[in-house]
Amino acid sequence: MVAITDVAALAGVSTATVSRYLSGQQVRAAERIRSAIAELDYSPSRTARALKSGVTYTVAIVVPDITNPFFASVVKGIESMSRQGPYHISLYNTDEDPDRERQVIGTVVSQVDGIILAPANEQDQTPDLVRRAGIPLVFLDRTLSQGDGFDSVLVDNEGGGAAAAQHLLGLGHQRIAIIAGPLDTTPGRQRFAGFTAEAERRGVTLPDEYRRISDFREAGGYRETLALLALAKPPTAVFVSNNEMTIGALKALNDMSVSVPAEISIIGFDDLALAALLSPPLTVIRRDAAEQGALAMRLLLKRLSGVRERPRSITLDTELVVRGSCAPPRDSTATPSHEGALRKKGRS
Amino acid sequence: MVAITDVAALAGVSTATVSRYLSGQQVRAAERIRSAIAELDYSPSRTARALKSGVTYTVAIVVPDITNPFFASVVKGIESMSRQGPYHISLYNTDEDPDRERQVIGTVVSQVDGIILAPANEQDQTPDLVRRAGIPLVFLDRTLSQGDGFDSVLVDNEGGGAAAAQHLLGLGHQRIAIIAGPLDTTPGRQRFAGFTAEAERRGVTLPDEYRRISDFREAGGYRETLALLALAKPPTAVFVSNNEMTIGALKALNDMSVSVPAEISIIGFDDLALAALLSPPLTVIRRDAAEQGALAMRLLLKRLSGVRERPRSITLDTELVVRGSCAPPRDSTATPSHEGALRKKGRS
DNA sequence: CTGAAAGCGCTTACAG
DNA sequence: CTGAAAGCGCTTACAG
Repeated sequence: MVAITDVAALAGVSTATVSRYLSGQQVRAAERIRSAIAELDYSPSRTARALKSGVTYTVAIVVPDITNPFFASVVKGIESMSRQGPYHISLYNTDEDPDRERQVIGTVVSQVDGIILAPANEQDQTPDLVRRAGIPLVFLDRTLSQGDGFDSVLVDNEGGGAAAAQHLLGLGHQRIAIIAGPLDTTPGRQRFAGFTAEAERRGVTLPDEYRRISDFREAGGYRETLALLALAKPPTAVFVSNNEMTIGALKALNDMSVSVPAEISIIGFDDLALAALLSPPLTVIRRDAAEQGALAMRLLLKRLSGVRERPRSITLDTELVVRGSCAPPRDSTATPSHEGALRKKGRS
Repeated sequence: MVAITDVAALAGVSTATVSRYLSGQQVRAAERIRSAIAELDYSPSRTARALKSGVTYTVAIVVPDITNPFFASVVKGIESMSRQGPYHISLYNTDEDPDRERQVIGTVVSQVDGIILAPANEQDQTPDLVRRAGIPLVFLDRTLSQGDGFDSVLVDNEGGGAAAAQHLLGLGHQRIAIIAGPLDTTPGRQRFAGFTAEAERRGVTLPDEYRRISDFREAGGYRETLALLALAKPPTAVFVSNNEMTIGALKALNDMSVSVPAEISIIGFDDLALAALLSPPLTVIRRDAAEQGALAMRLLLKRLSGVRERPRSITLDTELVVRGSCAPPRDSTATPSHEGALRKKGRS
């Protein structure tokens, strides 16, 4: 390994001067140093720098589930933005487990310059650890009840939930249900709130059995959909509040031979690669995951560059993508608004 | 930050003794050191260790596209296996770009203990860099022409390609096409070879216009499918050799209102979350991505623990998952084998 | 602008 | 088994 002493020797200066050159200061022997570095193919040791100055040039990304396409896209966005700076990315997958998360944050907090975190739930005590360590943290997609003092990049979950409710109510549905994520997560809570509040505003109160609180996982979506179908009065439409649960819900409907949208309408949160190819194509609330990741990284880079402004919270918009999985309820006597007519039937 | 000197002082021993205790050696003051560590909540600085002994406890994962669900699952498998050891994961996304890959490997090679790499193509010169650095590397899913001397975890691509050909030929298809990945990647080359060789063996030679070499991306699959459909004599069945291209192919068939499997049969490589919910459900060649990642990490951990055996290459099996997207050709006069009858129609 | 020197937190021969 | 000491590759006051 070639070290700074080698460069200094070749250039005929002290290591201090080489170090200064490296940090962009004016030095007399700049040209000699430059060529020495080139000749030796020298690159400074990140480790030594880290030990001396506490800067590790590493950023930790902590997500609940990397196989969820949303988080995969988020990570891609973060990774591509990270090339703007000298930072490397350490990836941690918590499997939605708060214990694992605490453990990760605990070990990572002294070994990275910053953290991007999508916490497993809102009760986590991680901010204390991070605050004590004095490094910047950006919340991604999810915050904590005590998350004040940190940047965050969220999504207008309430707006998305409300848009889903509006769409279904606009088609004439009265018996609308929600399969929500855990209410102790930001998106679980907010999508639930947005959906039910909008329904309420339009005079529809969801009965308790139409409010299914699940776990953001495929199996949960499957289970809750079966439960809804087993009701004496099943809903005529359902909003499933994340992609994994939507897959489970679709499988349940498929297994029970319930036809969509004739017997039940379904709208998901987060788009899926094949959503447009399903029969019928799946109507969803969409947002830009890669952009969300890139923005989080940008906020973090700004903090890392030393900016000391007050914490910022960015909220991205959602978008209703009307495809074919929602239609007026079969036994509807109400006149559906025009909105529901925007359907495109898919085949493959 | 609490350092080893603090622990030594509190325990009344030298830092050398604490260091020995930490590395599992017998020391007299073990109990005093243990409680000092507990009281101070001490954890050794990875950075200082790295500088002193060259061990970084970091492993680099370099993949072409983290948003490809295959690689997302691979990374999950690696991550969960990494908890077996003290290693952290640095993630790099190359976007299938050999230049970016070379750059990543170049900077990473002196800063990590080992590398898991899925190279962008087989001509890469990265092994030289890595060999010079003397750190272990495990090829994942893809190797290099000059990849000798390194461990690898691959998949029986030829077997998978052959199984696809067998399935289609067994149904009575003669006009079978392939949309392959780049022939300078391991899976691109091997799936192509396995498919065409098996067809050949059964007396079917693919004409040039049925051999479409593409790029493993959705747009490529879309484009090549359109090209196949535009032929004077389009194929009656097509094998699409990765998941992203399969999505593109399905979109093209959908857009052109070509009905599957009546007008054309399609079989993909790699399963998709919604594959079983399509109409018809998609027949695919499947393999276990998370397992592949976990195995790669296990091989790497073994090398990192100092094992010096000769390089190992593990090849995982593939599995034909028959769903509903393949059927005998419409104008077939041949008697299809029983194989093609295993169909299950899906709805949603 | 420059160099000598100290020091970041560890590990490891070396001598006892 | 143990401690004093050197050193990993840098950065940064300090003095010139």
